[in-house]
Amino acid sequence: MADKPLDTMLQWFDVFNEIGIIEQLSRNAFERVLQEGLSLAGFSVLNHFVRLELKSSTPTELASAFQVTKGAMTNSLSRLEGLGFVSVNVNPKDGRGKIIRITSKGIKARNQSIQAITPMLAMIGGSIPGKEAADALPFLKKLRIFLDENR
Amino acid sequence: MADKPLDTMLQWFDVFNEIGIIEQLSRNAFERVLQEGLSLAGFSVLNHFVRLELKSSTPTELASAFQVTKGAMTNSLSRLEGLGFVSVNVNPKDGRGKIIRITSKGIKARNQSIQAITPMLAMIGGSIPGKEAADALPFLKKLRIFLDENR
DNA sequence: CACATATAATTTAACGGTCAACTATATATA
DNA sequence: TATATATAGTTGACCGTTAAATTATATGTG
Repeated sequence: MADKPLDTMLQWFDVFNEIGIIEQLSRNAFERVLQEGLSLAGFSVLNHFVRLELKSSTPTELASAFQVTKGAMTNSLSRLEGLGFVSVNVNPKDGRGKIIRITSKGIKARNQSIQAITPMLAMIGGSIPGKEAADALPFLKKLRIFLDENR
Repeated sequence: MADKPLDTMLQWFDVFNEIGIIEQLSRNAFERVLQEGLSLAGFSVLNHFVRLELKSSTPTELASAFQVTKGAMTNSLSRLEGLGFVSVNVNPKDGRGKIIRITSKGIKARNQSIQAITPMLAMIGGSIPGKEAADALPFLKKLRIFLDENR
């Protein structure tokens, strides 16, 4: 059997196409159940603090953790600060830097968001076996790492 | 062994997180190699016309094909029209509708884009076995369909 | 036929993202 | 110490997206 480079290429196209659509649809689904003012980007930051039990972080660290530019993180953090979900302080040890902390209000908002999201994930889990997700996850991680390392 | 609903939920979280990052990174990688002025959204529309050998389509049809709002498609199409890659005409049979056609310039731009993108896909294919993509694709399709049907 | 309703497309406001230019502060080095 | 370079963060221009309001045209029905 001969190689089929074209087919293989088209297949990768399909993968990115599906991923693009899933990203859009899932972002919308998440944001529909999140409380007023909290976007998926904002929730992700709050969840990051809680999951990793972070006392504090910096805009640069957060931008790197989420693979977005510092400019994007500046925006997300100002919205979160406006909502009272994080505090922003100048780093006393380094005048260039800022120190970001989640507030108790932010922790509450994160927990409430998890509650709001759970039914949706349960629905998905009821329709698609968790094993299939588990099987796909290593591939997704590999693809993400490749794209990250080769950008 | 007891069920682990929390773990399962977190796993779905991971899936959406990886997909979100892949979407960002791959969009940027694609747009870096596309010619000046042509975005991934624009290329996708051109590619859609060529792949399906469409003589014509409408903004609503295209919006539905790409799962975006008509407003989003209005924007994409005006940029493509500005670049001379599609033509836009009022439907003579229905004064509300428009008829979109790809131009010969648009076809050239699409083919050139494919050429530009190929090395990137080849690189990915050189690093991640095509079989893994093939194995993940049904899962991605299933997830996309679920989200589409339940929005 | 007139009016209500449905459909096609556009527009506007808001958000998230990139990239590039910019400001401010640290740090390294000649 | 003075200057060059590196780093942290912000800003502005632009693109793509959604949601909702708006305009224009078709269509169904009493």
